[in-house]
Amino acid sequence: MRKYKLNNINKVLAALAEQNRLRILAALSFRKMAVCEIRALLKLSFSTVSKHLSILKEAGLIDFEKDGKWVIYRVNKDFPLEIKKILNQVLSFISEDEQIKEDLKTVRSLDRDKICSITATTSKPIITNRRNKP
Amino acid sequence: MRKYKLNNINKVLAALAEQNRLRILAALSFRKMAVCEIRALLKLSFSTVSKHLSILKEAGLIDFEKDGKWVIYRVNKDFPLEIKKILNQVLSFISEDEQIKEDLKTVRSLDRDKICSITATTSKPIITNRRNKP
DNA sequence: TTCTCATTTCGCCAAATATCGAAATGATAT
DNA sequence: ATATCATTTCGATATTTGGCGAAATGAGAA
Repeated sequence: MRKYKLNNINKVLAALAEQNRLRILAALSFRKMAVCEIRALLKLSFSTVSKHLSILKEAGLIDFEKDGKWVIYRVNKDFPLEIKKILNQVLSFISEDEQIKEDLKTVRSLDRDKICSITATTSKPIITNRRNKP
Repeated sequence: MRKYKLNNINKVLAALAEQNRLRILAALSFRKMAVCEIRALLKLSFSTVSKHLSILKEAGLIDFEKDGKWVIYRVNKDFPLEIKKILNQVLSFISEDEQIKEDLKTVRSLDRDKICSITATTSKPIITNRRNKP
């Protein structure tokens, strides 16, 4: 337990240090979303989105609820105040980013039933992406 | 310039998402230090320490001044308020970590002239490290 | 100018990470 | 009980990253 605090914050910072995960957090801070919606937003494969979600969840930043056949992810409201402050600071900083603004518009217009039924029969991403470059 | 903000914060978060770099920042937030002192603190090779410092510098978190033959790194006081808030939040969070507390004691007792002259003839680390495990 | 020596850069390796497609899972609806 | 289908897990691959030692750099001292 020697490095508890350092490890703890490190997990959170590592989870935050990836653009697609920041996009997910920004979107979820606007409203809770099903995995298939997040996938439609990011245009990544289900497996990749699922991995990102598990990293965010392990860091304690998000959790989920079930709704019928969907798993709905949402920002975890119940974690240490210090972490919450960092998250809010990061979110407020990126809220002015063009990509994030565009994402929010997209999220507003996403129709869960349509999005998920169109693409549900394949695990392929809508567009094939390689890793994001800075 | 489309992703400016996102990239910007991403660089900062990536710089913060590593334990040795957090230790460096915590130490530098206590006092400015020469590279050889930081190396003595972390017990890593010069080349590794130098790499970490350049990552922190690229992210805008630290800068340096020259003092005779030494390069003295210090926390950059002159960067956006939002980033400063995040950094301070992170630093205050880890300030309770045992490793960080121990580091601060070490920093207090480090004698720049002694530390640097003892080890200056070799680029070897004091102890050989593999990557930190969480 | 030349020597010294703190620091950086380079080239390499091993470990970690982001991504994919395919297969497994598991819960709802039939 | 079975079929469906959203999600997760697995295995593979490419890229990135942290680490080292050795060589290059560059600034102060002689």
